[in-house]
Amino acid sequence: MTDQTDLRLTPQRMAVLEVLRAAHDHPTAAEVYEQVRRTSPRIGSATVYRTLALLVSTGQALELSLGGGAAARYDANTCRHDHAVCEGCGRAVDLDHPVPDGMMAEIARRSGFAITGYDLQFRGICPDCQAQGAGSIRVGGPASPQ
Amino acid sequence: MTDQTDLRLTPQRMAVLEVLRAAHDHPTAAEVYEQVRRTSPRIGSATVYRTLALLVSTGQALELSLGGGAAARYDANTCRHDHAVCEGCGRAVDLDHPVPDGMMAEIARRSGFAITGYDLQFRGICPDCQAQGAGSIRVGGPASPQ
DNA sequence: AGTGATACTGAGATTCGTTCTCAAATGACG
DNA sequence: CGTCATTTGAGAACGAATCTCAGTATCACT
Ligand SMILES: [Zn+2]
Ligand SMILES: [Zn+2]
Ligand SMILES: [Zn+2]
Ligand SMILES: [Zn+2]
Repeated sequence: MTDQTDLRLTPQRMAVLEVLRAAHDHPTAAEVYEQVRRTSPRIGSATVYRTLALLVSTGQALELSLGGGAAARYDANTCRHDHAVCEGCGRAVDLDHPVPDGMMAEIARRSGFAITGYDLQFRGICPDCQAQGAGSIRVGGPASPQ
Repeated sequence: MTDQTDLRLTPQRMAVLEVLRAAHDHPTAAEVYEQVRRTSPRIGSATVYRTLALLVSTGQALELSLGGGAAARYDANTCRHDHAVCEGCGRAVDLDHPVPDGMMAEIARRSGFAITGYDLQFRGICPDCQAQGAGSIRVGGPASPQ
């Protein structure tokens, strides 16, 4: 778990961070790996997974679990924001929405929890999928669990 | 995906539903399996997984993805409700909270999505874990991913 | 440069939750 | 009963994520 000791900024880590920063579509670890490979063909998947975990633990990326058995997705946009997930194509778009203030305090009071944060995602059908698959959802069917 | 045809209420399915109804702690599929085994030792895990998926698809149970790489959890309480998940012990407690009305409409308007629902979970430390692990979280460390 | 300590990498094996496969069992109904 | 569709269970297969470990890179100090 890499203590708070050294922490080197290696070419591999830079490559991963670069790819993640460039991607605005909440890629999975596998997708990041795929992409990083194009510029660093010798990188291993373990390194990508390790680096993503490192970025998350140092607050430079967010890990999203967008429901279902879907793989975790990563987001270089570390400002608090929520997502709308399309049940047709699996895409997730960012939402910038005012969070009901006082809600967390209320939850904390009622549950006795020390609330540290929350995750909110909306489910629905994106405009694209509404347009084409008017009747039959999940035509091209990504978004499928494992 | 089991058309809308027959759909039998077999002893196995009854057993799974019974266990899920009796459990109020959002068990994972593996935990349901474990439990069902006590009364139906010959049941297979595939049947449990299939039945849980069936219950979810017929609206008799909810499937929760409480973040991280944790396994899916199931909930026989199908009334809309949210959860507070303890980052110490992994437990999830039910929350009955008034959902900010008009929020979904607003999200729908801004994103163009046809919103069908949402998932909201709060993260925090439960009263128990606050009491004992005052300083060091995740001592006994369940809640760990796969 | 040389030396040792420490951090990092990558290939492949491993883990583990979940789904798939398919032959056998079950149940509905005439 | 006989037929036919559904369901079951054992085990194989799958896939995401993690672990192992020998080899490599980088650092600190000489
Ligand atoms: Zn879509
Ligand atoms: Zn985002
Ligand atoms: Zn706890
Ligand atoms: Zn619940």
